[in-house]
Amino acid sequence: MPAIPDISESEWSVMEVLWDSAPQTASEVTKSLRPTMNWAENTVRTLLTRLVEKGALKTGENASGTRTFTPAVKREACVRAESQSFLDRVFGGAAKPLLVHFAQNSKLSADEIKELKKLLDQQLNS
Amino acid sequence: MPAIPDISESEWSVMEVLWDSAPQTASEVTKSLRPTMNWAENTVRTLLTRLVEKGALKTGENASGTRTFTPAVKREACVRAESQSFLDRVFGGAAKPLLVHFAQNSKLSADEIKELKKLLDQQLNS
DNA sequence: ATCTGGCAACTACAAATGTAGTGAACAGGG
DNA sequence: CCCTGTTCACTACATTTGTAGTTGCCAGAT
Repeated sequence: MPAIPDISESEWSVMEVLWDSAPQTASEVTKSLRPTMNWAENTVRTLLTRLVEKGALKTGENASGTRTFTPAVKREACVRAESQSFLDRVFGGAAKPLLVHFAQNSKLSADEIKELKKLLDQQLNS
Repeated sequence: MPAIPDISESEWSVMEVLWDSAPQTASEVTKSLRPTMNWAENTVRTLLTRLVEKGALKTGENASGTRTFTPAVKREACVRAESQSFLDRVFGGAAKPLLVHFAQNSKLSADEIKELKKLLDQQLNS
């Protein structure tokens, strides 16, 4: 596995689009982002280029010869990396306080709570 | 309340020291950090100054007239802000997937799991 | 009165980030 | 065949962050 590159906040939005559907050309990505981030196409292109340099994306070509972008790292792996760094930074690496924090500060539905409890039970018996 | 300022990773270490015990002078903070981060005193001073500019710290004076630093924002509030931004960025604002992620990827002790379950139960009846 | 060590205030400077603009090149419409 | 819009590859530039160095000043030790 390639080491997970550091992905900045803006870059993360770009990755999301591509994790959602790939490959896409620069202008497709721009269009996908348009509703949320109102970025100039060149801004998106810059982010794409940087992500390629970082090894987070690889490029290809579509039928009409236009360059396309595809994630080179799995979303799950990036989430794990980001999560770990967040856990360390803000909660000193202790997962329980983090879980307590989010369990308390989020309005979870009864169903979600049940699912989480079930998940915790599985952890117990393993 | 002052809006919570953006606190970078290095700055966060400094804040931790002061949340832990305040007020402290610049050299005291440096000493407290010495074991973990091996920063030059000037580095710490720069971070302190930036944190004051950002409104995260306020200054005072100790008995001998040396400048001291004290948090101007509560740790809890900063944790909340950071957590929210992390939640939005990495989990698209959805708390459940985040909780699932950390519940699965952390090695929690049986006790911790029980505590969490209890906490979730309380959420259910409220 | 002088030297010295600590503290404060500035200044430095490269890398990363956010956010584009410019110019060249190519391809399809007229 | 030429203009025009799309794509690409560079360049731009202010901020933020990480990590100090430099200099001036003051108070206490000699």
